[in-house]
Amino acid sequence: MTSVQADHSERPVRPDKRNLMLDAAIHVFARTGYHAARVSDIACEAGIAYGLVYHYFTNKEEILNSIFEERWSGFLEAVESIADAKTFSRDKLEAVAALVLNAYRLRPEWVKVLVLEIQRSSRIAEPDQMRAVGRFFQIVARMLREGQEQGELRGDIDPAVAAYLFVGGLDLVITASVLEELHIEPGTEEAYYQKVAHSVAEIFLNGLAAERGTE
Amino acid sequence: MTSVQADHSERPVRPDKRNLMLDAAIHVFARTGYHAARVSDIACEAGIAYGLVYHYFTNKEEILNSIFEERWSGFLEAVESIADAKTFSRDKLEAVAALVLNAYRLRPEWVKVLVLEIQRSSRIAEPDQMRAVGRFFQIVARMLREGQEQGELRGDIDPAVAAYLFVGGLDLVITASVLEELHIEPGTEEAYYQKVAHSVAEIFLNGLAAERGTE
Amino acid sequence: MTSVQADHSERPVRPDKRNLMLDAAIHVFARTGYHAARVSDIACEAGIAYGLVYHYFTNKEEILNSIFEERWSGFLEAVESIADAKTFSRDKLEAVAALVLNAYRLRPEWVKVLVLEIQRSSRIAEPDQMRAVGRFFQIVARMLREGQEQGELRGDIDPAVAAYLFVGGLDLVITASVLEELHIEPGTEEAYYQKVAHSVAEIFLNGLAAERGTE
Amino acid sequence: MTSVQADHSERPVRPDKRNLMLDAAIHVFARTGYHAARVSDIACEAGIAYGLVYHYFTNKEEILNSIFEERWSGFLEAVESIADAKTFSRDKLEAVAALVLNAYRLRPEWVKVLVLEIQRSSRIAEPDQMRAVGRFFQIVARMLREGQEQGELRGDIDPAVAAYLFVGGLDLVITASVLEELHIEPGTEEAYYQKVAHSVAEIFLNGLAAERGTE
DNA sequence: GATGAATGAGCTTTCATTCAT
DNA sequence: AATGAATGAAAGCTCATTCAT
Repeated sequence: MTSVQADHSERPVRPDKRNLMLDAAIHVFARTGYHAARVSDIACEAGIAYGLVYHYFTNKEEILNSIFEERWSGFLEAVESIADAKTFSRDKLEAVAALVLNAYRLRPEWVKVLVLEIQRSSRIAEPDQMRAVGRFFQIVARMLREGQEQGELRGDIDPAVAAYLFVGGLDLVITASVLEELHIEPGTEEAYYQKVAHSVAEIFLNGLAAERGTE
Repeated sequence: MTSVQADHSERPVRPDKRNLMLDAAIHVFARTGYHAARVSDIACEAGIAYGLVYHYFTNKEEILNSIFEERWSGFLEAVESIADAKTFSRDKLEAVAALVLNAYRLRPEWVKVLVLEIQRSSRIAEPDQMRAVGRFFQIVARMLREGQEQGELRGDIDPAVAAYLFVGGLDLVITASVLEELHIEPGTEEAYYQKVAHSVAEIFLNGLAAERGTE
Repeated sequence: MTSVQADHSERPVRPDKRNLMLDAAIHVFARTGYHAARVSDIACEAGIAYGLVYHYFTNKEEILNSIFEERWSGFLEAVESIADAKTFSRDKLEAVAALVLNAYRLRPEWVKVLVLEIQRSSRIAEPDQMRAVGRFFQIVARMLREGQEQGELRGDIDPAVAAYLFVGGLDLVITASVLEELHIEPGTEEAYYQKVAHSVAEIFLNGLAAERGTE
Repeated sequence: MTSVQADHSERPVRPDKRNLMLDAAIHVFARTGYHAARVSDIACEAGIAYGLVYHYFTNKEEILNSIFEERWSGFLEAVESIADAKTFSRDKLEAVAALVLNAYRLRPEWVKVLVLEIQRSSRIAEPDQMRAVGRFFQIVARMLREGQEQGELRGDIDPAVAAYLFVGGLDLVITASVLEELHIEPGTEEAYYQKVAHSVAEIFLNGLAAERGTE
């Protein structure tokens, strides 16, 4: 999902300082939130002097933007490749749901920041990361529109609204996980999220209604 | 949507400074976000002296808590009365969706704060307002579970997950509105949100799949 | 030592509000110190609205000044009557020491404020209460000078210096009591202070040297 | 009088900002008192940005504590070496009196703060500086007790009480100087204080009584 | 007299950012 | 590149004092 540049120094492989700081920032933002996070916290987490932060980023805000841009991009590519695949819409929906939920399972910090700081940061500096987040919506919306065009999905629903519903629904399921509102048996996360991904796709495809044939 | 103190209307019953400040805080929080909002901004917006804020609230955080507690409760009651009604689950779902979307249409500032500051504040001071927000989930989850028990909704989906999906989906639709990602023709908001509410209920009930009978 | 004007209202004898507040202020200043004491604390202790304070005093500082002037005066008169008595200097010294120590025993709060706020307040608003405190020194100094003139006390010591030594010594003995550095058996305070008064007079009269005759 | 960091003298060893601030704080506290002193005053006096204060001290109170701890210790050592000397008690008493009075003459600001803020601060954060101030008493008390044991001082006086008297007496003589109640001819301070030190020792040793042999 | 809501200057403290080394 | 001392704007909060009732 992301590229960690191996650097070429003499001692043990060491991701370059910039990425070190980005990862540190993710941890800190995830722990305390963007606003409460101090630049010195990030530097401390990264094990560097905090003055050095300003060699790599012009200010604190740019750190957040960089997280969105650089960490989000790998994820977006994965979503796009799902959307472009030659499979049924239902499989695509389930795959995207699974991708999102697994991303959380594997990199909870990243997703915490992405999820919990999205709206907030969208006010801080919309253009940059909203472009990134917005692209996720757009991909999903396009995926749904294509499903409609191919006759797999009903055409009487605005794909934009459906996309927001889908993404928002996933978002809140993850938020609930982040906030530990959903009580998941430790060790069973993978199976749990797979089942949830299936449920999500199922709901979005076939709905909650009990008997669809006769309704 | 909500109870609101029967105020400002009949007589110039002093709209009681506390509520004045709460409303001012809602505006300011909606405009700049909780963290970026200065106490002086709130005082200024309310047209009162800065120090007076601290006669009514012990600190800035308590203002946010009070907003959640006092403005959220009327909404919750409305949701509960929908959940308790003797109608079909699909009507309830549509009614809740319409309630939420209309709340936004009528009191966008309130909902902005509720929506945009929920996760953030959930980290600031969980117990109080998460209790309020959490109750919304619980009502919806209960509503869905009862739908399952009555055979109206399929029983193979975890109602908690479905509730998060539903609430989260609505949340993001509103967020999109708030952030003006959905471009709504001015003057047509009411009709638009009604249609969206219908779409939401439709998706959650019958899904996006094109031909359900033959699937 | 002080005048409590009985007022003429219909209900139970009630010291007039002014004295009520002065006493309340003494308690609060003794407990928290002048600077840390809030006007509202004093009002609260007196059981009145804090706005009322400003009907009786122009500001917080005047409260302190009034305490010094009004509570200190009775004490000064007592000191003066000792100084003017037709007894030996040594008896006068012991009597003053006993007066001071007993004042503390009987009205520790008053003395706490007088003692602990003297220097501090002397910087706040010298003229008023330094006049009062200064008068104490002056009386003692005069008393010592008269002792010298009558040949009871040695003439080679500056009476002003001796007066400061005497008053300062008493001051610190009381301070030590206030701060509970001297551990006095409860119930024995009266006897203890009497003994201390005697010691003080003894030291000032005859000194600490073991054998004076042969020195 | 005191150790003081061997500073400012030989080379321009950077007088280390911390001590710069401590000295500035002493001046400001001496001028306006601890409570009235603003952190910005201290920073201004030290010629630094006030934010820097918080790099070296966690808050204003810690500055005062540090003054007591770091500036007081040299003085205490000097007192202790006097107490431990193999001389007569009367010489020790006079030496301590001279030390205290000279300390004031040479470093009036230090002593002003020590003297004028002692009681006040003892309520702010007792443990730390009271330990320091208390040690002064204890040394004097021990000195007097040893004098009693060696038969140089009379044994019928509680050494603790005598120590308080002695220290308190000196304290007030200095306070009087600080407050300029004793009018000392400029240029004659050294002689003056030497004479006062002698008087103090004389009073404490032999008392004020005129004819001791026949009394 | 009596109340306490209202005012706002002023304080301590924080922390993003700069800069000399 | 790297450090962390230095800066100072800005914020939250306190509380003496005023004032309408």
